[in-house]
Amino acid sequence: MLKRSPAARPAASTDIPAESGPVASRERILDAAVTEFAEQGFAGARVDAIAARAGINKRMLYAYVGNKKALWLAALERVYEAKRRDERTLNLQRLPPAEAMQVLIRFNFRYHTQHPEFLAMLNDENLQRGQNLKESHRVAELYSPLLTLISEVLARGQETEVFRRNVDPMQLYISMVGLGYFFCSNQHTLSAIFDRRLDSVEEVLTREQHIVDVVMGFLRPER
Amino acid sequence: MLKRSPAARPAASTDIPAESGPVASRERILDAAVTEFAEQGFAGARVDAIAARAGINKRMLYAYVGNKKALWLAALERVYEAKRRDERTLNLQRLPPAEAMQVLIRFNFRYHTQHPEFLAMLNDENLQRGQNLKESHRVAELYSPLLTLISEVLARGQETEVFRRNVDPMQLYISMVGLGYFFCSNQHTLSAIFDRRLDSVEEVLTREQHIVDVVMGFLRPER
DNA sequence: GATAAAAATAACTAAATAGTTACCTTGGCG
DNA sequence: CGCCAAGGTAACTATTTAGTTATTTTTATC
Repeated sequence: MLKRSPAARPAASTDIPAESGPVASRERILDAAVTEFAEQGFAGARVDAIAARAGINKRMLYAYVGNKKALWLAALERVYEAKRRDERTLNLQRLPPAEAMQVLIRFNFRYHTQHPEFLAMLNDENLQRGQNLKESHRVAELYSPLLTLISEVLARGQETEVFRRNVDPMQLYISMVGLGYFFCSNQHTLSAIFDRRLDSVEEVLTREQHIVDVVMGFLRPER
Repeated sequence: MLKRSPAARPAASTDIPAESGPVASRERILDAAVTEFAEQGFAGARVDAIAARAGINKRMLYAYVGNKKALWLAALERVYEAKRRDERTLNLQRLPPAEAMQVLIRFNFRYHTQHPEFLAMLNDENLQRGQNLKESHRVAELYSPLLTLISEVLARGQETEVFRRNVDPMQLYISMVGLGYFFCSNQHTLSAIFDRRLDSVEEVLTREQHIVDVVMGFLRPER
C-alpha cells in the first residue's frame, strides 16, 4: 500500500514545462474524470475511459490519483472549486441592492446552464448520499461565498426598504439556486413530458427572466 | 426472440389470488426495481439484486419484464404514474385561488419529501438525457395534471385580482416544483456544505413555509 | 556514454455482471 | 393415474471491470 506518488519526486533541476509533467498530468486526468463522470455517473463511468480521455495509461492514473472513489472526490472538489472561484469574482458592493440581487440570480442561472457537469456530479453525489463530500477534508473550502454575498445584499436592501424583512439568507440561496437547477438538470424529462424543447436560447432567456421575476417579486416589501 | 410472456397464458379456471400469479409477480418486480434503481441509479443497479428483492428468480424477471432497460422504463413509468395518480386526487375547485395555490405548493413539496425514489429516478433519467422517457409510448399519459390545475387556479386568481397578470403557467409549475426539488434532491450536499442537517421535521416545515412565501409573494399583484 | 530513478506501457487477474440454457416442479384435467 | 404446459430454479457463458504486475522506455545527472 506504500505507493509513492510520482508527483512526490523531487523537482528536476530544469523547470517543468507548462504542458507536461506530473502536475499537468494530474490536471488532465481530473478534467477527463469530470467529463466522464458527468456523462456517465459514478457507477457508469469507466476508469479505462477516463485514462483514454486523458491520453494517459491506466497505471499512471492510479499512481497519480488513486482509485475510482478518490478520482470521484477529486473531480467533485474540482467542479465545486471552479464554481466558487467564479463566485468570488462577483463585485457587488458598488451596486444598489436590487441590481446586486439580480446579478446574483443571473450569475447562478447562467452558471448552471453553462456547466452541466456541475449539476450532473452534484446529482450523482446526492444519489450516493453525499458520502464522498462528507469525507472530504476540504469541505470548508467549498463553502459558497454566495451565501455571504446574499446576506450582505439582503441586509442592504432591507435597510433601504426595497426588500421585505424576515428572509432567511440560506432559504433564499436554496431558492435562487433551485429555481434554475431544476430547469437545467431536468430539462430532458421536462422536455419529454411537455413535448417542447427547453434548450433554445429563447427558452433559456425566458426562464432566466422568470427566475428574476420570482425572486424579486418575492422580495418586494409588504404593503 | 419470440419470448411469450407467462402473463399471456389463458387465465386458469380458478381466480388468481390477489397475492400471487403473474400480475402480482410483475408488480413485485417493479416495486423492487424502483427501490434498487432509486438507491443505485441505472448503471449501479444490479439485475440480480432486483430479482432478490422481488423474491423471484432472474429467469422469471426476464420473462415478465424483459431486459434491464425495459425494467428501468417500466419502473420510471411507475413512479410517474404514482405521482400523477396522487395529483388527480386534488380537489381545488371549491377553494379560493390563494388557498388553492397553497394546497398545490404544499402538495408538491410533501410529495417530494416523501418520495425520494421519484427524485432519484428522474435525476438518473436526465443523466441518460431522457432517452428512455422519449422512447416511451406512454409519455402522453404521464403529462402532469398539475399544469392544468395551476393554469385554472392562476386564471381565477387573476380575475379576482389576488394574483399578478402575465405569469406563464409552465414557468410557475417549474418554479413551484424546483423550489422543493433542489432542497430534497440535494439535501446531502447542501447539508455537507452548510454543515447543518436539513432532514429534521423542523427544517422541512421551515422550507415548506418558505416555498409558500416565495410563490405567494411573487404572485402578489403589482401595486 | 553509464547509471539509476522515474514514467509509461501492455498484459494480466479476479471478481462481477447481463443475459441464457437446460433442467425441474407443480397443478389442473382427461 | 398420466400428461402437459405454466411456472420456477440453478448453473452457465461471454464480457466487462477495477485494480495490479512485469517489463520497457525516457530522463537527469555524473
